Amino acid sequence: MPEGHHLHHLARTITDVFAGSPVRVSSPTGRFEAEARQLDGQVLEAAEAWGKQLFLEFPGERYIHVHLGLIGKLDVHAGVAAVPAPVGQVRLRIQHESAYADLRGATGCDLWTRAQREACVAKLGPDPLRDSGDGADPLRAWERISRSTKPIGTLLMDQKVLAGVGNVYRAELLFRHRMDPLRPGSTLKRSQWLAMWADLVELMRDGVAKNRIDTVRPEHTPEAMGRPPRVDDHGGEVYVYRRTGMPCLVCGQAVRTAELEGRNLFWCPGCQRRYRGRATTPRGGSASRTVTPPTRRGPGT
DNA sequence: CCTCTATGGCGAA
DNA sequence: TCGCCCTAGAGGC
Repeated sequence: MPEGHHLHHLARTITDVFAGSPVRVSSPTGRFEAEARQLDGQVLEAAEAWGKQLFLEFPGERYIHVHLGLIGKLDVHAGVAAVPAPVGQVRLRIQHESAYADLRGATGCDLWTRAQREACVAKLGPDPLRDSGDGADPLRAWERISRSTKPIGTLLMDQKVLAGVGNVYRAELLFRHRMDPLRPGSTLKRSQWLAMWADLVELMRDGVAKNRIDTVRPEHTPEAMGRPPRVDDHGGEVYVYRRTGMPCLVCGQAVRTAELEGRNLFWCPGCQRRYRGRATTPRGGSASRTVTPPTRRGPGT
C-alpha cells in the first residue's frame, strides 16, 4: 500500500492513537534496540508524512524516520484489551495500555535529528498532500518537468520531482489525462501539468480518507457500468493498473504493460495515444522535430 | 515444499 | 542495469 496517501493516513492514525502521551518504544528483533531505548517512555508528540517518508516526533527534536519501501507495513491496533506478544519480524513497536503499532519489512527505520530530517525533506519534490505553502507547490515540480526530456511516466515516479506518487497513481493519473507515459516532460504544457496536479490532489486526498486508491470516475464504477467489482488484494477501482490484457473501461482496447526503469508501466493504447512531437517548421525551411520520442518498447510493438 | 510477485529505493558495477 | 534489502500472500507441484 505504500504510496503517499497511505503514509499520510498512517500519520493521521498514529497521531490520533498515540500523540500527546508517553509510549513504550521497543524493537523485538533487536535491530532498532539502542534507538528504541532512548525514546522509551517519552511522549510521542506527533506523526507527520512527507511523500513516502513518515516521521514520528519525540521531545528534543528527535524523529523516528520510517520508510516502508515496497513491502513494509506499519500495522496500528487501537482499543485492544491487552497488547499481545509480537508475531514475526517486528523491528519497531510503539505501544501504550490499549494500543500498539508494529513495523515490519521496512526499508528504513532510523532515529534522526532535526537536521537529518530537514536534509531528507529538502531532497524531495512537492507533495500533493501537504498544505499549499508547506510543500505542495506544483510549480516546483514544473521547473523540473519542463526542463527534462525524460518520459513523464518516469518523472512522476521520481521523488525529487514529486513526492508521494507511486506506480498506481502514476498509471492512473496518466490514463485520466489521456497522456502517453513516454511523452517527454519538456513537451507538456504548463496548463496540462497544473491540471494533472489538481487531479492528483483530489485523488490522493480521497486516498487518505479511504486508505485505498480509487481513480475511476462515477460513470465507470462497477455499479454504473454493471460490471463486477475489482477483485484484487490491492484495493480500489482503477483504469489500467494491473489490468494487463483486460478491456479498457473507456474504449475497450486491451490494457498494455511494459517495463520502464525496472517498474511495471500500464497504459491503454487507445486512450493514451503515442505522442509524436510537435512538427515545427523553422523559417529556414528544413523541417525538424522539436523532440525525438523514445521508441515504444514492450510487448505488442 | 517451491517460486513468483508487490503500491520502493539504494548502491555497486 | 542489476542485485539486494525485507515480508507475506498466491499459486504451482
